[in-house]
Amino acid sequence: MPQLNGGGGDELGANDEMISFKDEGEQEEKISENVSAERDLDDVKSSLVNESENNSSSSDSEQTERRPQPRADLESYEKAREYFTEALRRQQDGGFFKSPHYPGYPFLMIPDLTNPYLSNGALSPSARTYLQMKWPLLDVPGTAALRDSRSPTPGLLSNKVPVVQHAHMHPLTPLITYSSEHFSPGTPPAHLSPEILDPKTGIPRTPHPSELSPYYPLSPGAVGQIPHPLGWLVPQQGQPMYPITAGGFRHPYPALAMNASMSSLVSSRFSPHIVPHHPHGLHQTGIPHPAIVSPAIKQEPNGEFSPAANTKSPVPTKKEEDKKPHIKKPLNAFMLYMKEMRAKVVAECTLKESAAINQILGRRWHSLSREEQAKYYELSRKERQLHSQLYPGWSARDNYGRRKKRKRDNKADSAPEDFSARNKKPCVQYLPQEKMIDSPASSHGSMLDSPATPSTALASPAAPAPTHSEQAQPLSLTTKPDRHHHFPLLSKPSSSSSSSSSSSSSSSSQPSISLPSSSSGSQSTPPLLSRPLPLASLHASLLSPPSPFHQAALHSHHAWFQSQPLSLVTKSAD
DNA sequence: CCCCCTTTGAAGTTC
DNA sequence: GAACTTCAAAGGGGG
Repeated sequence: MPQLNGGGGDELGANDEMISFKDEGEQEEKISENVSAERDLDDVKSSLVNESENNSSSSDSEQTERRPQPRADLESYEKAREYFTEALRRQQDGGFFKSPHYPGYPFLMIPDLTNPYLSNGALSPSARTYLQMKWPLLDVPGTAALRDSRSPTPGLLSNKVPVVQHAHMHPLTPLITYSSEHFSPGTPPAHLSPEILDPKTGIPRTPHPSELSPYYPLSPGAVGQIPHPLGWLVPQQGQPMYPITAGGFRHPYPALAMNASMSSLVSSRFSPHIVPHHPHGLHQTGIPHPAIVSPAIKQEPNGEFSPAANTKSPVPTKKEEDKKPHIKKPLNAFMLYMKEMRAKVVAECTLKESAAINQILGRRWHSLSREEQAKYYELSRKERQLHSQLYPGWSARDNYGRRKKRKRDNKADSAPEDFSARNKKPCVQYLPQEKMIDSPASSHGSMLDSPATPSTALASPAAPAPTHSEQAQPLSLTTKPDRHHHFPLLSKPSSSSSSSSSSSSSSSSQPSISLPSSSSGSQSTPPLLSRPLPLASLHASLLSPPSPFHQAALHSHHAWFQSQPLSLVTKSAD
């Protein structure tokens, strides 16, 4: 796939990916079946999943070019994420289906509002880029500007917000998306628009230089050009959907800085602490970024983050630490999925504990079809790309130590897992033990479909094909004990496993499946290997028959999907 | 108030 | 290069 690899070619990926969605039609069938799998969780929950996924976008268009400059605006990234998330939720809530297609990917770009990654809010053009990358789908042609975004035009720039609003967002994009509710899609804000709207998408974009990569239309630079997003964001309605963080706007356009409403959003959405303006740390604007971790974080001694970019002095003092924005890691595919789906799961179940919910989400994740997962992998890949572009010097290592280390080792020793199951909440009934697996047949085409199948593999390049394997997840929330058993360890013992590993294995058997590679090489390969594959998913699917509910949902979903023009995932390959 | 828990994945570190 | 460790999100639970 496209990945970053060399830069250039990302595009490829894009295409591929997109394609896949097309299949969705087919998927329907599959899906339905898939659905069954989910059932386990509860029937209910499952339905949602599909939707969201469908949405996912990935269009791919990412640009390959990576330009390093951006560091400045980190914020946007996170914000964007959140936006997406919210958007999803909203969509889900409300008209999820309503929106029809992706066609242009309406993404809005969120202004830098939040840069997800950065803690502080600066807005960066790049952020936009980032977003776009994330959601490549955006068609905005004009992207190009990215790089220099900084040079914003004064007027336009605003930064950020490119919001492109579109009525429809890309499914995946949800992240970004705004819900239609909040804004009407169609209407572009007058004020915003000075720029040009993309005919296709309707998204405002700047005139793009040819330079810009198609993929990321909104490049940072472009961003600047874009009319002020906020307008969009902040609908008259008052609620700002998107938290724009002030941070987002860099000084250059202070004026834009979020207005109260926006900020409120932000704050609400984002963690509170973030909000506070930082005296020093934050952007000049002082706008806090949601993502930003405030200084509070315990930091480590050195924290410099992006070395490259930052000017910060090498030795960070505490103060500096504070200042330094904590650039968060880009979210991986699963995390993206979690963000999207968490709300649904929570709504469906009574469980509130994140740990329990996450278990459910983990299961669902496994039950997703390959294509679906591929979407997320693709998104995450793009995020990583963006992130790297935005923060060229950043390394995951920069964040090490911020958090206290947890010591999980114990677990292992201590007890063998208590079956007591810590918590279990209601939702979880499902969990039957499934055992089974996987067969691709599982019906849904979930990932599993065919591991071997070339097409599948291709399908999601990004995706990990692996899923198949997963064997075992116990799924049972309640009983977590299994976990170890099932997955003894595969490679990632990590946290939990530490000791557990001992148990290893039992079942696991297949530690890694090797799919033929789905890896496609590229990029992001999915993980297949090291961890056990998610057989669980398979199990799940097998286990439960699809509930009517699901199916219904699926159908609608599918239908919707079919109608949609777009294609997300790559599957094309075939 | 802060860490734990829990999930998967990516990236880092260690051996 | 395999194995292991951290962190990413999230939010109730518990110390």
